[in-house]
Amino acid sequence: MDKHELFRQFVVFTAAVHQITEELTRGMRSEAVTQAQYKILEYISIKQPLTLSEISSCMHMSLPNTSRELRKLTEKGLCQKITDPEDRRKQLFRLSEAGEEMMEQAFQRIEERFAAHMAGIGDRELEEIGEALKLLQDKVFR
Amino acid sequence: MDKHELFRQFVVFTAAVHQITEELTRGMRSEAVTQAQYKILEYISIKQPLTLSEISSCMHMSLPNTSRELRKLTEKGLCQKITDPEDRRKQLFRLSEAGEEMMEQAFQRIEERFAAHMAGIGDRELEEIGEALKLLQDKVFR
DNA sequence: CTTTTTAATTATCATTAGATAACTAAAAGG
DNA sequence: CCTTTTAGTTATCTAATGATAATTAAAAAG
Repeated sequence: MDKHELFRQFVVFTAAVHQITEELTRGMRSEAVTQAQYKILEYISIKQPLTLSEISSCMHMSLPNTSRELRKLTEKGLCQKITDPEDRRKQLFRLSEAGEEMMEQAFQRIEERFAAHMAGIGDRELEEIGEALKLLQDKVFR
Repeated sequence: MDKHELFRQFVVFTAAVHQITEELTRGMRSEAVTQAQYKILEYISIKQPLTLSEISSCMHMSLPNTSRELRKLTEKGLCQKITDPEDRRKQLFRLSEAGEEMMEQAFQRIEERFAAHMAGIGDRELEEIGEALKLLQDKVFR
């Protein structure tokens, strides 16, 4: 197993990961939000609150465009904007209650699909899968 | 390790995979093609030739839009269209020589980044990584 | 205190991508 | 043959995304 061979395997693997996550998440996004907006919600939901600059830089989206999308999400009642009391230039964003609820529901439905996808996998195998995920996370996808 | 716990781990893992592949491929796409067009080229390059319908269905893109993008790629000299002699309704697409060259270069530069990312990983670990990729590919990302 | 820098907003424009209707041509079915 | 189905094309419209310039307000630096 040289690095070149591993790269080939890596390419096939990542393609498969994209494919499966695409299948698991297809159509999950409510019609109320666009793809880009959903990605932002997903990102915020993991680590809240975040400043506009942080969201912009992590999502690789320009500050003006990020501001626009967050404004739309706030108008839709899915996000809340709070001015940082420490530095009043900074605007912190977090999910609103409606936003939390929406993301939780989406997540739950994705988990159901995941469970269906993993049906018939035994305990021993689940253990092995967990180990493999951990290994790759540590050594490759870090 | 129950299924719920595994799902949480799965979510974190797939997010990391997306992040890393995004970093490895960022800016690789020539300015001559859009994101969607690059995805099509990437897909064709793996399995050629493909009919328009096949590309459309695999990329989850409507037939008219797929036709438009393939026309643009053909106009740019990156693809070739061949009418299937068995069934003259079908249009087969493959990369042109210029297309092959472009994708090969992109791939090579991605591999360089990958090598840099994996620098300092020993042979024993490479072996383990290969095993883990294989396991996950078989049991999860299939 | 004035100047500079940082964080975000607003406005505007161009490009990309998605959706739909109408159409053409070849193949398949009867 | 004639009709229906399949495969793809063309045209058109809308919405989403990306890029840039100009502006505002607060904080930091001098």
